[in-house]
Amino acid sequence: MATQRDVARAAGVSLAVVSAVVNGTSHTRMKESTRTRVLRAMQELGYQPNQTARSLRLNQTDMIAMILNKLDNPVYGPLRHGVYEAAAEHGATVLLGDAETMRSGSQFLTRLLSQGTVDGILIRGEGLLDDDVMAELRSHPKPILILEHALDHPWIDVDDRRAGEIATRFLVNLSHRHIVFVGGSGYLSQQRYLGYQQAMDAAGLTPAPHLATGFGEQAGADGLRQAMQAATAPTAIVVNNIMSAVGVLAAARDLGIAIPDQLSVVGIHDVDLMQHLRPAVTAVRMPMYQLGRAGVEALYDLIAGRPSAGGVITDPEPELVIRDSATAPTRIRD
Amino acid sequence: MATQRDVARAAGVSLAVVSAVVNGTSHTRMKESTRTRVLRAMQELGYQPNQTARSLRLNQTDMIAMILNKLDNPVYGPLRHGVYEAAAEHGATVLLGDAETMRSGSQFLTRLLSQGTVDGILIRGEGLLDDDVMAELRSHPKPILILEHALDHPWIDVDDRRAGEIATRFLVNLSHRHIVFVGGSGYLSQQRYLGYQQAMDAAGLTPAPHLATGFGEQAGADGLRQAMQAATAPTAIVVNNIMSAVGVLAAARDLGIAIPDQLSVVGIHDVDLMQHLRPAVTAVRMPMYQLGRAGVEALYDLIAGRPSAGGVITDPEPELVIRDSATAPTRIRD
DNA sequence: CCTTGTTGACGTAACGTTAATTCAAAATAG
DNA sequence: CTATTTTGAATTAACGTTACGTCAACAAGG
Repeated sequence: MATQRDVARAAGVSLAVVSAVVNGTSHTRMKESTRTRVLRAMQELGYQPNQTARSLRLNQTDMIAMILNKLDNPVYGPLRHGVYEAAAEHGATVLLGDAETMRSGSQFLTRLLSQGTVDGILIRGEGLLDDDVMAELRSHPKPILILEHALDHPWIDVDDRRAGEIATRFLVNLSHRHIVFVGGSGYLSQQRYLGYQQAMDAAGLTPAPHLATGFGEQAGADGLRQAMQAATAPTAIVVNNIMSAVGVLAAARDLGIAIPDQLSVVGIHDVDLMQHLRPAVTAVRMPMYQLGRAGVEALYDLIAGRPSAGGVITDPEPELVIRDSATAPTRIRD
Repeated sequence: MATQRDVARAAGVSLAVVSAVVNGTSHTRMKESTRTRVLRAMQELGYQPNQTARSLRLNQTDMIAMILNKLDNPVYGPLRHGVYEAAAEHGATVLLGDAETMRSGSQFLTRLLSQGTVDGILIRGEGLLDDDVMAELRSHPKPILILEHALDHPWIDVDDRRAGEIATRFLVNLSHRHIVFVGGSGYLSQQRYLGYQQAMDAAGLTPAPHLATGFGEQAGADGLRQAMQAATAPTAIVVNNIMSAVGVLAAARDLGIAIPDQLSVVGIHDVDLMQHLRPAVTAVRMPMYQLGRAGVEALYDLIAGRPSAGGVITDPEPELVIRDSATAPTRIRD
C-alpha cells in the first residue's frame, strides 16, 4: 500500500510536508495550495497511515488494555461502554482481556508485557490474578490502574459498601428484621457485607454472618439454601451480585418459596436482565459506566504524568431501583 | 527500557546475535555458550522485545480484530473463547469491537483501516454495518472473514436452518400442531424460520407467518403477545434467540400463561442462563465455540494465502438440550 | 600445501514515521 | 538598496527490529 513516500513523490513534495499534512503539524509550514495537492495525492493513492511506524516513532500506541475477571458478566457491559467511549475520546483503542486466561506465559500476558503494545492497563479483578502475574505486570513500564480497591497501585472504584448499606436499609425500612447477606469471595463482597452490617447496626438489628458461597447462579442457590436452614428463617436477603440473584430466584422457585411474599430479595448491581426476570428484581444500580470513564481519565492522568484522582466514586451514588422482588414482610416476627 | 542494542553491548556480541537468540533464527548461528551469555544479559537487563518495531519490520502485527454486533450478548461467550484460544495458538491477540460503534469516522474503524493494526478481521453482524463502513473495510488490504452467511466475502457459520428445524421437529414430535416462530430481523432469523417451515411442512402442518419482532427481551414479549392474538392460539413456540426467550417467559408470566403446561417454548442458542431460569429453558445449542475456532483457522488460511474452507459448520451439529419449558400439549386440538 | 566447506559471528539496509535542523526565496524594514 | 525577517519547504537522523550478505578462523579433504 501507499506510504508517505509515495504520496510525496506523487505530489512533488518532500516527506516532511506529507507528514505535516497528515498530523497538522505547525512546525513545518506550507502553502494552502500544496496542502490540497498533498491531500489529493493521498486521496488518489488511497493512503492510509501506518500505525505501527507511527507507534515506533512516537513510543506510544494509542491502545490501552482492560483486564476483566469474567468478560461474560453482564455488569461489565456499561463499564465497557464507558471505557470504550472515553478511550475513543483520547484517540485510543481498547484491548480486552480476561483475567481467567492471564496465566504466566500466556499469549495475552506475554503480549502485554512486551514494549510497544499498550500505553496503559486497566484491571478489574486484581484478586483473581496470580501473584506472579501481578509481579510481572508491575514490572511493566506503562501505568496500571486498578478498577477496584488496591493497596499498592492507583485505584478507583464504585462505592460497594454504600450499595450494601442502601440495599439493607431499604429492607429495614420495609420493617424486615431477619435479613441475611448472601455474598461471594473477595474484597468487593466484604465491602458490601460491611455496608449490610452498618445498616443492620444502625437499625439495632444483629447482622447475620456473611454467607460467602462464591460467584454466579450456583452460588446464589447455595446461599439461599444455607440461609433457609437457620433457626429462624430470614424474611429478606441481600444478594451480593446479579448472577447470584438469578440463582436465588431459581432456588426459591424450586424450594416453593414465594418471592416477594415469603421472602424479599434485593440484588447488588443492576442489569437489563433484572427487569425481565419474574419477579423483576429490585436492585442497587452501580455507576459502572462512570467507573469506566473515570478509570480511563485517571489512567491518562498517569500516562501524562499528572496527579491522578483515585478513590471511591461518589458522584453518581449507587441507586436503588425498586421492582417487584421486595415488599414488606407479611408477618413481622419478634 | 532495554533494547537489543543494550543486550548486545552487555553480552559483548552484535545486534544480529541478540535478534537471533530472541527469534531462534537458524540463519545466524552461534555457540551455545554465547547463546546463554545473551540470555543472561537479557535477564539482567529485563529485556522485553518491542512489539511495535517487530511489527514494522515484519509487516505483521500478530493481532486480529473481531467485530460483533452486540458484545453483551451472552451467546458470544463461547464464540469469544474459541476465537481467543485459536488466536493464541497462532501467537495472536484479539482486538474486540462492537458493530454498534462502527460508524464511518469512528475511532475504532479509523484504527482498523490504518495499516499495521491487524493481520485480519473477523466480523459477525455484517448486516448491522452500514454499507459505507463495509465499503471502507473492503478496501482494507488484510483479509476479512464473515462469521455469517455472506455473498461477497469468505464466510463461515453455524447451521441456523438446521437449528430451526430441530427445535420445531422436537415440538412436532411432542404432538404439537399449532407452533409459531417468534423471530427477529436479518438473515440468521430467516434461516431459522426456514428450518421451522421445513419441519412444519415435513409434518404436514401449515407454518405460521414469521413473527419478526426484533432482538432482545422486549422482542420476545412482543412476539408472544402477537402470537396469542391469533384466531387459534398456539400451543408451542420456537423463539429465535435466547434473550427473546427471557422476554417470552416474562410475558407469559404476566399474561398468566403457564409454561410448559399451556405453552411450550424452545429457544435457539443455549447459554448458562437458560438452565437457571424457571422453568429452565429447552434450547438448541449451537457450536459457537467451534465457530470461533474455525473462523480463526479460516482467517489464517486467508492470511497465509491458502485456500480457505468456508461454509456451514456441520461437524458438531446444533444439539437439542431438553429442560423444562416444553412438554406435550395437554389438549390436542383439531 | 592448497582447496573447499563449515562454524560463528558481524555490519547494515531496510520497515514508515516524525521532528529537529537547515536553507533558499520572498517579503518587509530601515 | 541592503539588512533582516518570514515563508515554504527539503534533508536527515532517529525509533527497535529482522534478515541478507559478508567474512575471518578453522577443519577436513585431496
